[in-house]
Amino acid sequence: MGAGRGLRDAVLDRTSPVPLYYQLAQSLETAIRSGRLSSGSHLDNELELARQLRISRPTVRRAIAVLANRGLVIRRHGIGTLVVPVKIRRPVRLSSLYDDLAEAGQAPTTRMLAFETVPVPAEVASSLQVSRGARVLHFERLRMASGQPIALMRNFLPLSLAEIVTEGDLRNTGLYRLLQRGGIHLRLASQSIGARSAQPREAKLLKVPSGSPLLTMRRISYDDAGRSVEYGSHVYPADRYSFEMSVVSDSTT
Amino acid sequence: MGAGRGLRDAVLDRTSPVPLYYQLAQSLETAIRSGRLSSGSHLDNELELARQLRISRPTVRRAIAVLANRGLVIRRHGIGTLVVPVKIRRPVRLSSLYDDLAEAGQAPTTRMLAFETVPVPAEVASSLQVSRGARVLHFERLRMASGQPIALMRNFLPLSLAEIVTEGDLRNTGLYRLLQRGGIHLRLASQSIGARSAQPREAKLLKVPSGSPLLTMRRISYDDAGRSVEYGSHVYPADRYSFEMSVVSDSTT
DNA sequence: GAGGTCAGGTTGTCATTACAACTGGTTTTG
DNA sequence: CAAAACCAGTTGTAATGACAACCTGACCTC
Repeated sequence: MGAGRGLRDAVLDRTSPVPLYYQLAQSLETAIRSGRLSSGSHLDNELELARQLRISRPTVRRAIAVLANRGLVIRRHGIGTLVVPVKIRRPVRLSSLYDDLAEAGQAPTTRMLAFETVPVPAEVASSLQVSRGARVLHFERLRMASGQPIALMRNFLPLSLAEIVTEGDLRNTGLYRLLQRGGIHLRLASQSIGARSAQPREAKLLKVPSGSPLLTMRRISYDDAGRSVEYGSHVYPADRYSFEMSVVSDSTT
Repeated sequence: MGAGRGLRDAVLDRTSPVPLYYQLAQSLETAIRSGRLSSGSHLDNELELARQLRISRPTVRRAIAVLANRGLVIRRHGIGTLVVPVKIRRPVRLSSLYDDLAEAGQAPTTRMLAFETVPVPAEVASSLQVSRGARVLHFERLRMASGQPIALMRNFLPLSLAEIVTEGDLRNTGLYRLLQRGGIHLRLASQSIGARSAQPREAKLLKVPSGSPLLTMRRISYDDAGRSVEYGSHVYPADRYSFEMSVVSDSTT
């Protein structure tokens, strides 16, 4: 069955600097999320899509590959491309908690607990690729949403970023947005998620009983050029926070 | 600088059923992991690689795209492709704990606590896409590694898989391997990672103090065809377990 | 010396073409 | 009637060609 009707409207703009394959991927994604392409239905086949949109099949394939990598569709050799059923769809994005909350309409606020330069702690030095004894930027923030504390975040950054990341800016926006504005393009992060009991200070700040379970995340972020940009060690009250992610097995293309 | 010397040996086998781009991706990956391609160095440029290996540039690009998606290399427009520094490299694979442990030489063992069919619990029904009131396969396992309990795993599966997943098999191998052997190809999972305190029964089984922090994971897995295959609800002692993952920002290609 | 300009090299995008491999249903065959 | 063979439809792999966009470093100008 042809499920691609709503797409002929999705005109592709050949003059736009946005690549055609990406324009198509986005219009397919909105079609899926809006329900115009219903769960489990077939996409039109690749040749048909190419014909309809007057683009080549490789371009169509590349657009579909983007969706497949995000887990929105599943390709089946000899069968076709299917829209993934129900409403999974939760990427572990390389994004900031601040933006995620703002997007969800939660009006996040930030309380600065520390902002200083310190000698780099041992376990941070190797991660940040700075020499031992060097000084780094350190700050600690308490993130609130809807009046409730939701995260206690400690970060270490190379001193070279001190111009981009200032105390005032951090009060009003997320770290990742600041970095982006400063021309730092994050590309990769490695993170570790664990749990432990709240220490007294953490418990008090997060307004949970001492000893109650916390989610912990340690993250090291790298930019375009492979430089390490940030070391973060964050804790979240377990009853107010969890990590959602979808995992796709290698589909390559 | 040309860092692709070790690759001319990496002969590509055109008669193999393994795609050329994938053969190349793998030989590049081993070259990187073995250190033959050192951190931060440039890969030979795409045209050069294509010439050396007698394949087309799109095929080279596709191979590099695989590595970029895994976060092993970073492409920079106008610059080249760089090998990612240091030793991050930890995918959240769609794999089983059993295999991961076995791979790490931990000799995992499994203790079956339950294996039965039960009426499907409400919150499982919607996830597994079975009608309410239907019966499903349910089992609970305690996974040990090096003599210590490391995970308490509760799973629900559609009854149709009862032939593939038997009690005896589960004692000796992981669920995912069983499914694969049964012709089920997992493609996608959505999971949620959180934390909470250990209940008395959990604490006893996992040999931790009651009330101590546990990592929790809830996972729903889907196969090729988009059918939901498994609902899993697992808990891990926080001091013996954590999730490692690397996150790559959309690099599309 | 500081700044702008330009050229060369690199990855990014896209079209076109061809064939291989897989799936599911239909037809043929035993 | 059942099993095998075939066929149409679909995605997978690969080559070739062309041009655009981008970055760096060298050169030139002021």
